[in-house]
Amino acid sequence: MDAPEEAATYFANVALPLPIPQLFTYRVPTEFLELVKPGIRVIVSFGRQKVVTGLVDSIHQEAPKVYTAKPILDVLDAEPVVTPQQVNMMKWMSNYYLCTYGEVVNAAFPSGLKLSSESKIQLHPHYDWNDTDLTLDDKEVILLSALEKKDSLSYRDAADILELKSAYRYIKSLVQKELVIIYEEVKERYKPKKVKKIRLHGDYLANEDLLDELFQELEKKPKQSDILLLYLREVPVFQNPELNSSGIPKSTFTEAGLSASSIKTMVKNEILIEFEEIVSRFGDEGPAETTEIELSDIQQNAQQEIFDYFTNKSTVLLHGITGSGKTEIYISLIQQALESGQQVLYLLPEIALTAQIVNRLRKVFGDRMGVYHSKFSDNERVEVWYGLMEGRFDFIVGVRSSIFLPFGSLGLVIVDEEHETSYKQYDPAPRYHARDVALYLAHLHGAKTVLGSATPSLESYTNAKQEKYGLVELFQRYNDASLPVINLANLTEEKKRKTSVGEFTSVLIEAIGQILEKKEQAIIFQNRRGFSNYLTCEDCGHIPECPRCSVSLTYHQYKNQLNCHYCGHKDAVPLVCPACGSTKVHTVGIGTERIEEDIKLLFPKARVQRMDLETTRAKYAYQNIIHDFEKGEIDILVGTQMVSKGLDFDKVSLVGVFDIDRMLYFPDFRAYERAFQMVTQVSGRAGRRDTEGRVIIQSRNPEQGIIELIRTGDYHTFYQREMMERKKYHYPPFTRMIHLTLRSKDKKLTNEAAQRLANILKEDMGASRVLGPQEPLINKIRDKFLMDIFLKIEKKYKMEAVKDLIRNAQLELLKVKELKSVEVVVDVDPH
DNA sequence: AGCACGCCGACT
DNA sequence: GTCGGCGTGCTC
Repeated sequence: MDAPEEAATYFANVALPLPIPQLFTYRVPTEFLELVKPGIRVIVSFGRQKVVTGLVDSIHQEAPKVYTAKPILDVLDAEPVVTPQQVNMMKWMSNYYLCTYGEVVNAAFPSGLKLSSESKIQLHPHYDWNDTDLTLDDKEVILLSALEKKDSLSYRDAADILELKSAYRYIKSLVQKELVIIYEEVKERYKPKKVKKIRLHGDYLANEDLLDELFQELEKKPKQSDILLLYLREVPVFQNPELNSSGIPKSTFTEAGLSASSIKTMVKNEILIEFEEIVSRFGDEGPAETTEIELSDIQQNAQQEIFDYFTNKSTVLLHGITGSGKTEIYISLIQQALESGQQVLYLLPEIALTAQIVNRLRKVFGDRMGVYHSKFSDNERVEVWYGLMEGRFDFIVGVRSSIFLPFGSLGLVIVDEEHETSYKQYDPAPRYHARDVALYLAHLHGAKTVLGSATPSLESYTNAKQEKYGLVELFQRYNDASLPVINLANLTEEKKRKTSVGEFTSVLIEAIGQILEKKEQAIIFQNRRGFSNYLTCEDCGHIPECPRCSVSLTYHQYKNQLNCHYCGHKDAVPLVCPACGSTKVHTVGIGTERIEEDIKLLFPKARVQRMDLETTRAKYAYQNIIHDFEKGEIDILVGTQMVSKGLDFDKVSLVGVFDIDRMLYFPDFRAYERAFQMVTQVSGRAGRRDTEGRVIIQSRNPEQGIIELIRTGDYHTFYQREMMERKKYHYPPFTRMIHLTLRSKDKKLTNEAAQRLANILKEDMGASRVLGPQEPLINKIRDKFLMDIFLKIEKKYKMEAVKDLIRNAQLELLKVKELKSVEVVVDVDPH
């Protein structure tokens, strides 16, 4: 028996990967005392049934006063799986982005490192169908017979079988009648990759005569002797007996057409031994091929400037136009950081992380480089995580979420395309910006950061101008490749003169015709997927809308469907107008799918390929399209912003920006900035080395000042102009913004809660800093009504104080009973 | 988040 | 009555 006054009882504060603000206290059983340390994962029971993985935060001896702590059920690690810097960063994030620590932990761990259970039901051990004299409900009978066929059912399965939203009622009844039991099934976690291997039985190694005998024996069994011969050819055990222990993969035999069953027989007869070996999923990368990286004089100078800045600044903004050779500078910087024994993180936006860049880096850095990407499986991600921890990797190339990896001694962070909006996570929490977190991460490690872009965000450029960052600018294209010529095409004018065909100006059509003749390639950029925007009825003006969101449905021709891009709702395309029955239903607006189609009609011989979310869903689809384009098997690539990032093709001599107006009239204060960045980015695809590039921008109203600025691509003028606007309207970078969204199923309650929250905040921080509440353009998503509040806070105002005010205001709102069902979503530094 | 409970309206 | 939906509270 335990004598509490003798042996002290220890408790662990554990973070659970759930959106719950506090840590939870569990008792550390004596047998785990040695093992439980901060940073170790443990298994605990949580709530009625659930079993979850938690992360130990701290150990102490204060017994909780108002409840009895549950014990830790199991310990998963011998060594911490997170570094102290990581914990620091995650806590900073939950504070900065106003979310729970659990939400950060949840986002940080690849799911292979988390495990959680699901409640399932199975038949009671003493269940006997015939023995039941209980009266059973129809639905109970259905569940029982389903369980007789299938061992177990999840709650969801059960509900689906009964065609109900919840089967809990019946499950509970069956449990009471002792016919089924509820148990917790723990979901599979990380699995090491294993390879089946074959080696020769040890007896034959010691004695060559034995082998001769064996061959004689096998004379009548040609299949088996073939196998043996193949093995001896692959592994010359008599010249070098040590080779036998590592054997060869079983697949070597099957690939050579030898039968698996014969191998099995030989294993049974103790001629061969079958065994398993754990192998890395990144086995065959090999070492670096080239180490020398040649920098031009200009690049060399830029690098020197960066170094000079690093003596007294920790961050440098590298502003270099597309094709100015930033990548070589990065590579050189990375090499030097690695040589000094430090780790390096190279962040790229999701869409830019293409095989092209990875291959290039792989050649220089070989298998010390780990890649972290959303299209990698969980198992692969776990291996990158462990690989970094164990030192197999010291260089990580990855997307947004790679800031969460367990760096221990980071020396350099590179944020490429730092202006990219895909660095900002919007849903779910934590709503973080990877560039900004990376800067904090670098600060924690005392590491240096390079932010790179051809079109820096106004925020970063301002920081550089104010000398918070060093600023290095490159305005010359590498290898003296010429800059593309940018022309505007006036669609309104052409429509009037009837020289356009549909939405294609004659300027664009002629240009496409020319490149096809010259056997060059073109990229047509349209930032809208689908076939057209929406359907409309000519007679009554009806536009099919999503039943759950306040948006019109997008028409997709390929699937012949109407889709909601917000909730995924799908509808059939109506043949007649659902409102008035008219047959004059037609499409309005134009998406990538439609452009693809139209080009095929205009140029029947052209090989056209579309690249957008839909055509690149599969793991290698993106790479395949790029590959085909590189090989010249595609003449025209039509795509969304995907086509604008990081692709270098030698034969692209034309880039068409199909509809710039769509980007400019977007109701967002960053619309111009984005349009400028996007056009500059996509223009950079035109013209490399020997080909002269041309860019055509189609607009209905090309006389606007902003379009002329975009045409000239003059960043500095653009920056000045845009900054004036931002200053005038108190937008970032002059202020910091926080976006609050309130949402609930009840429109009136949402409005009321928003009003109250805004009032509290106005009182606390002054009405001028609080905008709204206002109804957003899209005021309903997934049947929930939305209200917006924006906070604009001057830089001098303490953000900590603002965040306290928001937290308090939220608590204040929760005190009002009838408004409790209204959710408040907080987005710090929205994008 | 996800599980359990309890309340309320619809319908045989 | 009882069945199905849904909102609410709680989790060491």
